[in-house]
Order: sequence, then structure tokens, then C-alpha cells
Amino acid sequence: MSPEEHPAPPAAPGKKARLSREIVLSTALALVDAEGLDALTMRRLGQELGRDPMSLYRYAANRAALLDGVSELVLDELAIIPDDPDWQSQLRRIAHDLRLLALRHPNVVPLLVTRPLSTPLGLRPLGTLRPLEQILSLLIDAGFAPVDALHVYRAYYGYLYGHILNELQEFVVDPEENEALLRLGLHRLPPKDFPRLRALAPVLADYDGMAELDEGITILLSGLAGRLPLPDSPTEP
Amino acid sequence: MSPEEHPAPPAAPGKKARLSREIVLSTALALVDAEGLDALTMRRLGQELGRDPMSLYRYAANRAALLDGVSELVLDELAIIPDDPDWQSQLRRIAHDLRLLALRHPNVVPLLVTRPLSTPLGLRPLGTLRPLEQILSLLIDAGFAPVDALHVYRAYYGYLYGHILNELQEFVVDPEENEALLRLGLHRLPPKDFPRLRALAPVLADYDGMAELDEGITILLSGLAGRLPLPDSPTEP
DNA sequence: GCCTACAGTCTACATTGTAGAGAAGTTGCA
DNA sequence: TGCAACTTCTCTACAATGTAGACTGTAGGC
Repeated sequence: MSPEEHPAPPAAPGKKARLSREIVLSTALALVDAEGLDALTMRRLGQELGRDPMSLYRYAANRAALLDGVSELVLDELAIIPDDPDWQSQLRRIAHDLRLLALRHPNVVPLLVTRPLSTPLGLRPLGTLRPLEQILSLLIDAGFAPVDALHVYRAYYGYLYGHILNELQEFVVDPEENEALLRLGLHRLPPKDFPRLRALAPVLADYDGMAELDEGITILLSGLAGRLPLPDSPTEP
Repeated sequence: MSPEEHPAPPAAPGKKARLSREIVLSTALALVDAEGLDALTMRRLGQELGRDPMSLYRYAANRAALLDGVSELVLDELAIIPDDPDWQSQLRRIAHDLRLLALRHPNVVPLLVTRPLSTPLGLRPLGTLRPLEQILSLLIDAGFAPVDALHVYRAYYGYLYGHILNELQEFVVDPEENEALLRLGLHRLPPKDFPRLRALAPVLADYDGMAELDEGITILLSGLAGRLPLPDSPTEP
């Protein structure tokens, strides 16, 4: 109880500002970005914030809710602004945006992909549902019947998420020595069982995710456009 | 130390058979199928097998390796037999098979999707890489250049995984009262912010995953076929 | 018989999420 | 100002988890 006891309230003046959900979540996101999902423990996050771990429970009901909050925060970075009248180019732009978002927060992608699996659609964090609503709206405004809009959305988002997963899987290694490491990893495979994969090692090494995504989107969108009744498809004569 | 002490070696004769990796993994899979990923703890699995939890470490280096083993076991259920000469219908069949596999083991899907994200391609369990190799082989045999085969594979598997994630997300609720529950969940959404989604509630409720997958695959494959140089595409004149 | 290898067990510990009671700080009202 | 209600944060405690390390039993080879 001596006066020397208190850690340093005047020494670190900014530290003791009141917590808020935004502060908690963004610190959590920073931690996940920097050190991965496993590093995000209540204790560690508390320490990061200079607070007792228990104080976090005022801003997230439990750890799962905290993870949901982080996904929501990340998805909020995806701005969907309907400025382009052409729905295809809109969807294309959003796809590239989402791809970049995923590359910016690769450690969060598992959350984006798996958290919804354990939560019924209607009960998800609103931020998670917003892109769905916005894209539906975009498509309906472009002239699609609501049911068809849903079809397009599903095919589109399905491919998009799949591509992102694909791309992230190929970049767990340092891009600098990507090729060497890849070869090394693949070298472990028995040549008898994996001839094709081994032969493709150099091709696997230089992967242009953006081009690959763009091509897939083109195929899918023009395929969808040709199959559905819609007002006007600018890219098809 | 009395003779009555020993539990019951003759009473339960089958119980004390020697453990094996297969037994451990298949019990683990059964547990995950029945009660979800969280139920798969070392202690619980040990109990399920009538063994000390520590004995499991002889068959899997740690819990992560156990999870990898479970994914591998599931993927082994996917038989890729190149009987059909038409690559498109082959890929279509595989897609449906994988979809059914996912519906059979929905709790394992998060593993299939996220474990690879933390393991460099070359270091994954072999069982996980086998489908990749086989599909490459199938495409190359069908006449694709290896590089193009990789393109096709990526677009195809990307869409396929995306679709599976999509579909599983819509079926967390009991299909019996699917519609009611969905409406209930969606009812929580603020009408101002989510008009489209709410209006689509009835359509969301009856979702034909198989048809949706098939249509997407058709679009994607015929798009790919039209874009790449390949020997013969039976469905295109 | 004894020796070695291996399967399985026991004990122990650090780390995790989180319940529950309380302290400290803030705000509203007399 | 003083007091009371409320919010925010902290402390202590506990059960559950993964897993290291030493130990025990059992099977086969000499």
C-alpha cells in the first residue's frame, strides 16, 4: 500500500482511456493479423490492452462472440458502392476487393469461412449479412428477378470464396523463396503416386491469383448471363 | 489386489484389442460426426476407446495431427475412378460425390477447408493431395496441357468448395421446420437494412443444393472448355 | 529363465475460458 | 458538497484441456 506501489498511471496517460467495443475488436484484429488466431486468447488480448482479461467480457459475451466481432470488423472493410451501372463489372470489382481483403487479413479467412457454419443465417452478426443484402440489391436493381439474383449470388460467392481459399493455400510460404520451398515440400511426395503434381512444381510456384480469379469470374458471369433472362448484357452481342 | 479387483478382461473380451491408427481415427471421425469438432478432445476420445488419453499419442503426434488424420480419412471416402472418357462428366460426377461426402460429414468440412491453410502444400497428409493428383491426371489424360489442367482444376475445385460451404451454411437448421426457423431468424433483421434478404426468405428456405451445384459446374466447365485449347469437347459442336 | 522393445498408464503441470464477488471510478441528484 | 446508483474493471478461483516424463506391464527372442 506504499505510494510507490501503483504501476504508473501518470507515466502512461493514454493507456487508461475507457475501453470500447471498437478498441477491443480492432486490437483483437491486429493481434490476429500479426500472430494468428491462436494468439488471440482472452489473457493475451487483455495484456495487449493493459487490462484484466475479465474486462473483455463486457464487450463480447465470450470468445466465440469475440471471433464473430473480428470477422464483422474485417467485412466492414469491404465497401460495396453501386456506382457502376454494369452488374458484371460491379461484381468483378467486388471480387477483386474481397480478394485483396483476404490477402490483407489471411489469418481471419478461416473465421470468415467457418463461423457461419455454426450460426443460422438469420442469427449472424449483421455486418456479415450486409454484403449478401447489398449484392442482392445490386442484382435486382440491374433487372434480375429476385430468385435469379439469389442464384447468381450463390454461384458468384461460391466461386469467390473457393478461389480465395485456393489462393491462400498456395501462399503459406515466404514468396521470396517460394519456389525452392515448394520444390522441397513436393520433393517429399512419392514420385510413383504423384507424378503430375511433382512435374507441375514450377508452375505451382508462380501463381497469379488475380488473373486466375478474373478469368474464373469472367467465365462464370458470362455463363450466368447467357442462361438467365435479364434486361441487357453489355458484353454479349 | 484381491482376485475380484481386475475390471473384466474375460467379461469384455473385444475391448482390449490392440489399438491401431485406423481404429483411433475412425473412432475420432465417428465422434466428430456425432457431436462436432469440439467434442473431439484427447480425453474424450480415450474414454471412447476405453484407453488412457495418453495412449493416443502413439498414433498421432498431437491433436492437430489427429485432426489431419480425420480429414484424410474422410477424403479417402472419395473414390476417383477414371471410367468415363468424357472429362466434363467425370468432373461433374466427382463434384456430386464430394458434395454428398460433405453432407455426410458436415462437421469435418471446416477441417477440410482450413487445415490446408496452415500447412504448406508439400507437407500435407498424402491423402489430402491425392484428389488433386488424380484430377490433374484425369485432365492431362483428356488432352489438356499440364498448365491448363492446373487452371481447370483450380477453377473447378474453387467453385466446388465454395458451393459446399454455401450449401452447408444454409442447413444448420432442422430441415423439418426449416422454413419457420429461417423466417424466425430473418425476422430479427431490421427491415430497413435488409429488405431483399427478408423478401427472399421463402426462397431461401427451399434450396436445392444439388441442382445449384450442377448448374454452376455446367457453366464453369463449358466456359473453361470454350476458352482453352483441348482435343475434343463432346458437348460443344 | 532373463533382456529388450514396445503399448499403455499414471502423475503432474502450464494454459485456457469463464463464473462470481468485489473494488474503483463515474454520474445524477439532493 | 454528500450520497447513492450504476458502470467498468479487477481479483480470486476452478474446471477443462493438451501434453511432457517417468513408470508398468506384457510379448517375444536368446
